Amino acid sequence: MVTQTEFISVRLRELIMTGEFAAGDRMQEKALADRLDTSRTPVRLALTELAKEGLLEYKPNKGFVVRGFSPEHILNAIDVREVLEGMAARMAATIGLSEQSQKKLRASLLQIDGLLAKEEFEYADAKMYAEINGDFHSTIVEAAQNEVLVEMVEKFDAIPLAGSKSFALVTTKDLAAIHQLMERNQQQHHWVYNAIVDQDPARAETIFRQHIHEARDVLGRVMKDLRQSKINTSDFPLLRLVG
Amino acid sequence: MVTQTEFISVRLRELIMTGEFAAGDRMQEKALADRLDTSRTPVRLALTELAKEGLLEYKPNKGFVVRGFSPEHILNAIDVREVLEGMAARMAATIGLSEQSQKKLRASLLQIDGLLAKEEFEYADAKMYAEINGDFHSTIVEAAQNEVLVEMVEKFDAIPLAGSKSFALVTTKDLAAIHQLMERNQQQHHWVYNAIVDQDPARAETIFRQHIHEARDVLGRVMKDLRQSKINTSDFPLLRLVG
DNA sequence: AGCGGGCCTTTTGTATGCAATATTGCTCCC
DNA sequence: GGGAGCAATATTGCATACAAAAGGCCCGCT
Repeated sequence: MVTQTEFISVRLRELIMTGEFAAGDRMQEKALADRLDTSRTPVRLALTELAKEGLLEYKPNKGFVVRGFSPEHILNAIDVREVLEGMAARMAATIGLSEQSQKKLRASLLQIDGLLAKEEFEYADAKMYAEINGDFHSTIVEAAQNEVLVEMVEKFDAIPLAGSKSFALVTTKDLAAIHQLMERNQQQHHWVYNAIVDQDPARAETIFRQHIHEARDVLGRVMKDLRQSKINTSDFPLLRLVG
Repeated sequence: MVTQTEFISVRLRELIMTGEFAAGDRMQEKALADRLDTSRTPVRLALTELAKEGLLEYKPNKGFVVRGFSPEHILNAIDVREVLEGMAARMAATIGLSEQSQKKLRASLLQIDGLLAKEEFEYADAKMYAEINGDFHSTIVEAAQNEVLVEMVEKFDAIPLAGSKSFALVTTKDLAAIHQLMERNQQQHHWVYNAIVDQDPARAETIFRQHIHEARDVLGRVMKDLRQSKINTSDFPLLRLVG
């Protein structure tokens, strides 16, 4: 172990991002310290970090509260992500891919092709898809060779459902629908990969933006269902942060 | 005053952003606590915040160190800002300006017109220009009505020279050159304002991107001079964070 | 019953002591 | 003279005590 504070910070982030707490819940220092078997000092430092990340709100003399993310906020975030990742794809295509990036992207493509080709597509596969999807997107962003861009895009991971790791995880339990969505997405992954390898910046940007835009639309529909109480948040605890 | 920690946080940010400390300097808790007449606890909390903002680096068991920003990093940041503010201008033109935003923008335009028309253009006027310039840009970003976009753009203020408030402050002491640059910039301000009012998204985006791109180029030349030691950092203390 | 004021409890904000880790400077050896 | 090893010192990490503020509760008043 390195320091208590770092550990607590990770632990609390996990607890929040898995929906252990709902939007608006107070994060009381003493209670958390007891629960995580430490003292208030590292808890307070960790809470300060999480607040800066945007996961919590802080009011002087009142403490920290779990932040709620409105559907509009999440969709706004994805609009911004579309622009930034579009830029990344364009830059990556302009610069050209390093051998290593190319390998990583091809590996992600192959893994997802494999998942989608499986006889029995399971919920665990959908989760795996989301993870590999995140890798694919991150690799493209890194290929743009702009550290600031990388940092900015990473901030979306602190907004529930806004990052590229969250894809499709909460849409439905209808595996066939999820599978179909992923087919379409994977097609776009291949296209953007080809555009980047061909060093066609305009096409790479257009495809990647469209790719993210479609995901945004899907999520928009999901959140509409959520508003109409068609989704049970005990099935998808993360949604407790939306409201 | 509300809390000690908030006050210390603001105070430390000021000290760093005015170049009181140079890149690589250690921020020792005890020393800072003594200097700011408080204890280590609020100092540590404030340092944690500043590290999250990207102004400091933290190493476990070693503490906080003032971050250095390479010229490449700063230029990368402005590349990203160009894309984001371009998006803002486009969205603002798409949505249309509220009465209030329109008023604010016109006020900024008038103020800068006034500054530039002065008989004797002084260094203080250049500083004033930078401030109003920042207002103008902020207003456009807010007019896009995307909270996430606003938050992201604000993060550039934590990177020296990368935000819209920093413009032209450190290029030179040649007032005539600064004045000429500002004339050009102000022209673009008028153009982008007209494009937004005309609800011409494509033109608004193009102009605003070009506007920021030119500022980037100017800054690139400044930092080249800095590398060649043509600029004295005691004239421009902020540059001590570049390295 | 509803409202307001003051006391008591709970929680946050700050200071400080102690333990653990890093840094400095010294000595001794080569 | 230079470097390895070790002791002394300084600094960070954590726990805790106390102060200050917020929140709740009870009681009395209208």
